[in-house]
Amino acid sequence: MLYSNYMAISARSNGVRSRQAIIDRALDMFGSGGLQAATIGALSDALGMSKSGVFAHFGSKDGLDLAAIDAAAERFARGVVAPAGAAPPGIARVVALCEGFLAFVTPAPGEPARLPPDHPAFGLSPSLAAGARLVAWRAAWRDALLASVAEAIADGEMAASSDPAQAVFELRAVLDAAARGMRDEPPAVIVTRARRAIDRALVTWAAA
Amino acid sequence: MLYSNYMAISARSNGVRSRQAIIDRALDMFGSGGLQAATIGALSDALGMSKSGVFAHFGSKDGLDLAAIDAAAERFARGVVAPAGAAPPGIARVVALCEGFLAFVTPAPGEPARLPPDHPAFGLSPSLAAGARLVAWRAAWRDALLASVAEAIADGEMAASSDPAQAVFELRAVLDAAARGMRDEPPAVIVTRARRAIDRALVTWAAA
DNA sequence: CTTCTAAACGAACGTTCGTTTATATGAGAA
DNA sequence: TTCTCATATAAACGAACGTTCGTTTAGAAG
Repeated sequence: MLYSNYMAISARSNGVRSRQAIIDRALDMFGSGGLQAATIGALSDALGMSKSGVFAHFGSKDGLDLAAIDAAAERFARGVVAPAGAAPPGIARVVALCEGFLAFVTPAPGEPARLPPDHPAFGLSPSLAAGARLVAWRAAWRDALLASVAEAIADGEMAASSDPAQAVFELRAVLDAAARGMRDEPPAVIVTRARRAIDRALVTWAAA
Repeated sequence: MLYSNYMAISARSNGVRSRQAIIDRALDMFGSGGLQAATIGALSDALGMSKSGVFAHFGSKDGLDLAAIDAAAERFARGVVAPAGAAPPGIARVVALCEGFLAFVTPAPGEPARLPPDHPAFGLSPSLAAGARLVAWRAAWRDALLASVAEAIADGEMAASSDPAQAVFELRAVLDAAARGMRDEPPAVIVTRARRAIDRALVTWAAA
């Protein structure tokens, strides 16, 4: 009851709501400090609740990390991969995935940055379980890109001589560099650079 | 992770030798677990000496981190940047820098991987001092690439319309992706992909 | 042999982490 | 009302961290 006037979580609020609030806050902390920064004590302080209260929702720090990573992956799937599925197969869908990625990692004014699969905050996760989730997430993202490139080749929009794996390697290189560069340079500059790099690559691979 | 093939520190060995052995081992641990993994206790265990013995060489954990980062930066400068200076200015030097980088991050059989400036192990450093060193290291590396590209443009080997900053962005994107990809795929595959990406980029930028 | 000194040791310190236990509170069902 | 379960709390725990301190060791210098 100590902080009752300022509590983000009311004393007897809905449990699932508290859980979501904790996960959201944890993801914010991941962004600036990595997995290890989102400490249970720091989270409880930020949310105005007790350590054990936060802890009880997940049973372990590993559980919290997994829940947060899963939440990030679901946001990414919902905000990037799924919308791109509405674009017509071919280069348009490849571009939609890339543009979705760039929009996703561009921090909205006032809001903290959202985390893509290869964000350095996930650098080398101390937990085996968390590491496995990250590997799965990255694989899903790579496969989504790979499928879109394969479609573009099958449709004849990209040269049949193109190596899909090579294309995905280069696209991911640019996108990850963009996500990383957001810290050092204005997002608009980074997005422009990434777009130019992707355009140049796509032109090179375009069917004759 | 086995570190047993390293020499233990004998009770009365030379002091500077011990210091170097500690730094080497710390860099190995950085590679698989980040800065936080190279704990003083873990280092002392791995080296068969006491925590305080390790500690005394650096005065603080921060001092150890700084010494290790500086050692990594110096290896990088000696193994990548300096040799490229022997290549003739122009595209040859750009290529030399990229090839040097790829060789540097390719793990030699039996030996642990060496760390480039943007290695995820340096993800988000907890210490302010260590973070500053990393920023400086990354800036030095970017500037070396930038200077080589500017030379290539000045020499007329790259199109005058090329944007050096854009070129450096793309080169670093590929090189960092290669360094990161070494964990998941055979180094030979990654190096081939990186070379193809760089070649394609250089051809695009070549003067007409 | 004695003296000095760098190097490493070993035992503690305070802090913070994740975790456990036992307890209180409130909302809804009976 | 009373019972019950989900929710949150306070207090403590062991382990690991970086750090400090006094002591011991082994070679160098005299």
